[in-house]
Amino acid sequence: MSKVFKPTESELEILSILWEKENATVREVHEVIFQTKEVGYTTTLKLMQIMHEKGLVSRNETAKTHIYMPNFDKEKAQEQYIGKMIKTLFSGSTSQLVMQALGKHKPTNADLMEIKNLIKQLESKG
Amino acid sequence: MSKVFKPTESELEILSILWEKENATVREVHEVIFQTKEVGYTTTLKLMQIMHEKGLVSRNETAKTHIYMPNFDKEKAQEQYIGKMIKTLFSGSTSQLVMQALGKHKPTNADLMEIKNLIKQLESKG
DNA sequence: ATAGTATTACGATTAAATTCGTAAGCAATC
DNA sequence: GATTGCTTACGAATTTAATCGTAATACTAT
Repeated sequence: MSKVFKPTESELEILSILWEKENATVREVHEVIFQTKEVGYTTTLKLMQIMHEKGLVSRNETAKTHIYMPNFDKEKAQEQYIGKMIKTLFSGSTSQLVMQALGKHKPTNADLMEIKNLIKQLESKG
Repeated sequence: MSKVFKPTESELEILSILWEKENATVREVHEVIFQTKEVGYTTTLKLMQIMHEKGLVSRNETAKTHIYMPNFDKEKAQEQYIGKMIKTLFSGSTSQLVMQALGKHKPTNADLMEIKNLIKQLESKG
């Protein structure tokens, strides 16, 4: 029944840092956030504590300085956000999303190659 | 300098209905929302009034029953949300987003055709 | 051990989003 | 012209998110 996963803006930002780093302390997370946003250390701390209460992250408390790690797959989040986006912004059309993405954010040639291969696979299965 | 466009969840839902219908009354919007969310009429009304104050929508007030229309392009929103998503959920990789979208939400064969054509275009320009 | 530093915990405040009740206006109908 | 029904306007309450100050605790190095 896979719990609905609905992090806030700030929570998503923190999660994306944790996904990137696999795991991290509050300080490490805060340092990344602080580069783009002048916010106090305790704010980041509090957010991560709340995320822990909510079950969004788990943490290793053996050392004084806790180590946090994400409790959900990045893939799960990706899937959910893409689904929602297709629904509310692309009238339910996946291809519209893909076209818009490719049009506005052009990938490298190698990437295009990969995408072409995936399409071939999908076609052969169709 | 194109104003930053950051509707809330509810506002985005309303906008997507307005984009779909071109324009609509509060009642019409509310009826769509009500199908999935048991919320009072005045709640929807208030939200749309606030959106009007913010300039997210405009409205024709000549008749007693106002007619609302979106004040921003759907495309603008699409671009912005895609960009943000690529950044926070796909480590900046457009092709990852595209692959995930195609993999999980398979488009029709006609859609695949369209996408292939777009890729050809991009390659020839490369 | 003492001083200095970094960490967590916790509470409180602020800010923003959401929700709804009530009143007032207008139009149609009885 | 009273009643009913739908509309907007407005204010207020509630909920949720974000921010930060302060205190307690542990660690480090003198």
